[in-house]
Amino acid sequence: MARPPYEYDPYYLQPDQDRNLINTLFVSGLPDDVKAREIHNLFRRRAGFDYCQLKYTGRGNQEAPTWGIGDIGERLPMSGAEVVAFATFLNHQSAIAAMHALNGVKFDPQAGSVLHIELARSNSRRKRKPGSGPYVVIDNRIKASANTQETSSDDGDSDTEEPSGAEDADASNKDELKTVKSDTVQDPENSVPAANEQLERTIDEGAQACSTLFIANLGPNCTEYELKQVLSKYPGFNMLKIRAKGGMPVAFADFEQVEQATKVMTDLQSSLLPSSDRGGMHIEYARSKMRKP
DNA sequence: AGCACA
Repeated sequence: MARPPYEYDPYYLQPDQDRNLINTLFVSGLPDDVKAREIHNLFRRRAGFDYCQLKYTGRGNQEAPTWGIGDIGERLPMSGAEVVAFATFLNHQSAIAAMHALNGVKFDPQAGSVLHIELARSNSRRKRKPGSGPYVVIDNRIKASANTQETSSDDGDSDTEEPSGAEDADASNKDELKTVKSDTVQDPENSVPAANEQLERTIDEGAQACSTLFIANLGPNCTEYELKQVLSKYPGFNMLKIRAKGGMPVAFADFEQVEQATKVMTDLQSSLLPSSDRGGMHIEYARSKMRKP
């Protein structure tokens, strides 16, 4: 019975073996006054999230907008330079999961802007420098256009590479006035004023943090024992319940603390069990905490 | 996309 010793180990989120797999998302449909920190807040809770960058493209008003009408027929604000974002994940699977979770979500209820998320054409590569923040701003706007915020000092980093977007929007103005700035890391949690609470509420709707996890996309032969083997390695693990609703099993895993549940969701998102036959587990916060025994 | 247990 020789099988790889790691076969039953938990599958931690690790880089894709295949470097050609895309782990970066291209995000459009953003209001033009969006802040890098808002993009970061949007993705930070998604499992496997690594970092993101906000990019102002140089082309502005004259160009025909790549999209002017949202999926539900509303007009999207199109003024000044376009702003897009790239969100990079630890691997392809978690990028896909985040894309499905957030694509089409209303980013700004007031402006009615709806997020368009697709896989980027190429992966983001960032030189890991100590002290570099969780998000980055790339400003390719023509310099005359009134500089808004994000005017921190340029630390001379020209190594940050932006991936190409799905629309090939910016092939035109390449090295023209590229400025890359690393924002100072400040705790976003404590620096989010009123406006962002609304964002958080909109985005996290149906995904409120909970110390119980909902686990789906399990194989038909998944057993409670098998799943428990993996989950019980994590601190705070309380109990597991499996239920087969109309066929495929789903599971509920309870933890002592929300943070412990979050850690598990992040670590095990999209990972495979020996019984998996349809891709990795899909893990979300449960809608309600598991009741006491 | 699929969220129960009392």
